[in-house]
Amino acid sequence: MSKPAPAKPQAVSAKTEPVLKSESDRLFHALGDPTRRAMLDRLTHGPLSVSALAAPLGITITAVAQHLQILEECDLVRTEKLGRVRTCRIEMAGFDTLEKWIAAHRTEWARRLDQLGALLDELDEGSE
Amino acid sequence: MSKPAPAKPQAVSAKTEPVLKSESDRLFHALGDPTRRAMLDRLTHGPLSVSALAAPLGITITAVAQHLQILEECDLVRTEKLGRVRTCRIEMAGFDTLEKWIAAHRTEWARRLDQLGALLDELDEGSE
DNA sequence: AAAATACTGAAGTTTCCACTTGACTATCTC
DNA sequence: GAGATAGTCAAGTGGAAACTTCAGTATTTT
Repeated sequence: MSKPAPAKPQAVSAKTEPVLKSESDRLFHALGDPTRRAMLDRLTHGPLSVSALAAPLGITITAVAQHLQILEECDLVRTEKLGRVRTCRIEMAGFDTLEKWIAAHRTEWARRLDQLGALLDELDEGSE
Repeated sequence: MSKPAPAKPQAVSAKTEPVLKSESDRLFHALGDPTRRAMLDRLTHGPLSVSALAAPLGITITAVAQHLQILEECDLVRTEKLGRVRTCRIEMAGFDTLEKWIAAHRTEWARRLDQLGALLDELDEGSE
């Protein structure tokens, strides 16, 4: 039935080439980190400077700045530097993107699963 | 879904290690990997054995089995071993959890942002 | 019974990511 | 201008995660 395709370790190095990440890759990765989610959560209470954001997190300001870059790259946060202070505020755009991704996939997957379910039901009729 | 034919289901050897991460941590982490999302996508077309799942991915069967364990732990996939074949199928439960997380946070964040906006408006009126 | 199939488990390698340190720039306060 | 404040940059560390190899265990086939 199933083709005995040998799952031999084909040493095709798929990692050596420049891997350009998709938008969903970046989004899921960004939201996968608890620290970043905590940052987002605090920002919903109002804009904060980088150091104010860092204060309760127990990590260095540099680490927070790095997190911020990631959050900015997928439009979850917007920042703006005035004088020596960078002000960070939440941005719902990235969040909307995520919701759209999920809605789209959920629909498509549900459709496929329905088709599959119908097919299986037909087969079950005679076998049980 | 359809009823599983109870012939000789073997127990899934899932390590019952202390769960340190939150459910959303695991969910976002699981979905953050492109390989795992590809696996999920293929499973929407129907159940597959581990080796069938591995075939087009260009990685070893062992790696796929490891991914499967992660997907199982957040209820995105359910597997069942009959004889020597482990059959994997998608499970919408984890997906629903994710949607709920997003909906809840979206609402709460929007509420806070509204409050913030109102507060700023008040301050504007008082300081004319 | 022997060989092939379909995993499973343990242990090693490699690669990535969060986080740090320390030096540096820009800006505000005195 | 001197010194403090807010953030930035470059490089490095440690540990987790992805993936591998290889040896072992059931199960099915011949």
